[in-house]
Amino acid sequence: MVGRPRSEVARKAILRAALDLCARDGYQNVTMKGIAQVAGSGRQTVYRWWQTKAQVLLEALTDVLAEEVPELPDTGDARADLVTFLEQTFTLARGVAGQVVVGLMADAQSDAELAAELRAKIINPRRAALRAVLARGAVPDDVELELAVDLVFGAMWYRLLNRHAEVNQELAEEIAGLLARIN
Amino acid sequence: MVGRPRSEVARKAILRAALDLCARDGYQNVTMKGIAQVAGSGRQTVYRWWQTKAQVLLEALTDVLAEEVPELPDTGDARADLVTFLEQTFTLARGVAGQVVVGLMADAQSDAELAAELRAKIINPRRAALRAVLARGAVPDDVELELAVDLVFGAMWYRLLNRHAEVNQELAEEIAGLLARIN
Amino acid sequence: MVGRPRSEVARKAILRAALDLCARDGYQNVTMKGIAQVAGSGRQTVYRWWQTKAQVLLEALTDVLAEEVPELPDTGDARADLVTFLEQTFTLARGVAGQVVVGLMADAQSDAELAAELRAKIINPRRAALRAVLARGAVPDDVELELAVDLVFGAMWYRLLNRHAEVNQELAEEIAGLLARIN
Amino acid sequence: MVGRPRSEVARKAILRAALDLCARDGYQNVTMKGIAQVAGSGRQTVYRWWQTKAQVLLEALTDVLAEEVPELPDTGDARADLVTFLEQTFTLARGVAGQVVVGLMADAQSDAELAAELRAKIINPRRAALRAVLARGAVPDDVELELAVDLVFGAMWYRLLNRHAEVNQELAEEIAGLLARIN
DNA sequence: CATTAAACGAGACGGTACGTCATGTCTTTGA
DNA sequence: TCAAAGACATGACGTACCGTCTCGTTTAATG
Repeated sequence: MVGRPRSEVARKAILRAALDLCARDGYQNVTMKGIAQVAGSGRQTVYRWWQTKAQVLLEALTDVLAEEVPELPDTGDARADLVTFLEQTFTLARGVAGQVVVGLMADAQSDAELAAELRAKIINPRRAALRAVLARGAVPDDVELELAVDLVFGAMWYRLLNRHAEVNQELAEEIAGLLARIN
Repeated sequence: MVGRPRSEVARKAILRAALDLCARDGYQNVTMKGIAQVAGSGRQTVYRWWQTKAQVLLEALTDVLAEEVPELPDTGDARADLVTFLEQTFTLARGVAGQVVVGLMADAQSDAELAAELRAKIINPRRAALRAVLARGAVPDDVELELAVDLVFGAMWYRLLNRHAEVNQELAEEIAGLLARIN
Repeated sequence: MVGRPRSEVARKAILRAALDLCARDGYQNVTMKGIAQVAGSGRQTVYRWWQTKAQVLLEALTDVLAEEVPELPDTGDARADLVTFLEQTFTLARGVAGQVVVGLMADAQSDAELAAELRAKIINPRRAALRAVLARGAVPDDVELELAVDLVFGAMWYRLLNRHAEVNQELAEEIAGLLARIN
Repeated sequence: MVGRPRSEVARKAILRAALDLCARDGYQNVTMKGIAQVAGSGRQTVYRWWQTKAQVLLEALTDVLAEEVPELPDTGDARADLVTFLEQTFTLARGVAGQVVVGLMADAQSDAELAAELRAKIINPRRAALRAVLARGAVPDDVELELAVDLVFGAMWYRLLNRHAEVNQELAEEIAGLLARIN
């Protein structure tokens, strides 16, 4: 026998509520209780499918990215493609997705399981994408791509976290320009 | 009457306890209650001088760095100096100081005041130091130094947070090598 | 059309489970969820036929008593008959039936409907039986029988609840002895 | 060092709230959460001093009885004293105290510790008092007093629980009358 | 027989009380 | 007047059971 099937309505409402609360109150101030309340669902329904608010937001983020992440640009101009890719990434990072992923990264510092999931579902795919773009000629062939990825996304993360500067098109162009100067 | 003066003993015990707990349980699991308990002080004594655990740990970190941060290397060999500087920085980052600063950065995402203090007391001094080292010839003169700093420290932060790779001497050398290839 | 008829198997399993759980965990710790689980039935099947665990246990108790309650003794010796009747009653009260009826009485304190059903199905029939036994000469004719019933069953209930003394043959004989001294 | 002393205000408010809620909603519907809320105290403050609502109400009841229980009557007329004593007892039993003690007795069925406390603090003192009154001549000297106490208070408890008749002066007089007929 | 409608098991749903924990404030005694 | 101790009001935590609601699966009486 099967029992009542999971309510897709409730699932969507919970993910939606989690994102809304994150946008409204900031990641740290989101609570499981608040998510359930705003979603109009019972607390147990949230806990039945996710262990922590981080799990909820990770799934919410995954869903959002699945919809919003664009195709890799491939115009033949390596440098222009890199700028396009970065600006697309930065646009996402400036929105709720950025807030969520920064919060998740913060929580992941004290939750190894979350850290692994975050890397597997969010971080590594983006790293692979950047690596692919870089490999098309944005840096010389003999440059260690992992290092280049660390430098480029590192700069983005650093600015997202520390907020000492914007993560915008200007940054994308400066990075592409500097990488192009490597001989 | 002037009252009883602030107890330096209590202050030290609290900062020490905060660092110990951070090393033992991780930043997120440190609590004000726990700090007071381990320090053998009253809860109110902690709150009298600091508002949050972040403030406590920020002061503890500041004290630690004041003791442990070495002089800027200046041997005349710009690239070697950069490697030395980075390795010194990375060594600190791999220890408790790294754990603390990552936790503080996480908390700072939802606490603007803490973010400002963190930048002023910890982040910006290190940025200035790296900038100084870079300015001695590790990169061409016309490279925007702020960008270079973002890329270098960004890579460090990215690895500290995401833990996909070590923050060690190899990284220092790879970074210095890549910067040296910019023409 | 009539649909599937009620399953007698499920009904028996549920009443059995309710009694077993009451014996194992005590009345207060019995839950509807637990009853359904132990009975191997769905929760809705329990709720379809009974509103509360009290209703379930009341029916279970009624079934048990229907099987186990013996005939009224009638040997001609009024005092001996009273002792026999009391000892039969006390034996039931010392078993699961006692535990159940005490629990039901407790619940009935905050459930008037249950209280009425409990009186109608369990309490009053036993009162009538005791009254009949007493009326055969165990007390003088001019003694108010309702009062005598209250005193005798009251003592039983008091001991069942408060557990300051056993509800056993000795009690039966002492009661009969004292009633016999009323002139 | 000693710390902040227990707040007598909070203690009184909690006991008061427990009694009020018991009177308003019935014993079974009283919750720890509700008590704290009505008392205007924190939930932890209740749990700090009492483990269960039964403990709270037991202490509340003890306090009430300490104030309201009158002296034992001793006029020289044994039967009149018994009636007076019973009517005083019944008056208490008809009020909130009766509701509380019945609820406590119900809970005590599944909580041995509570049962012991209830006997020690409430039940046994009243038994001793009734015994003293009976010993002054309300029953013949050779009647087993424990049994007489069981019959008299048993009748009261039976009526309190089962509500098939009032617990009033008429009952007091009938009981005294019947006891007087024992030869 | 095939139809059909209600009972069945399973289990998810929105609620709510549970007992615990950390928060930041307060109120004592003692130094 | 500060320090320790610890009680205070508050509110989130994760769990348990409540009573209701879907599901897909029996199971008999009816057409």
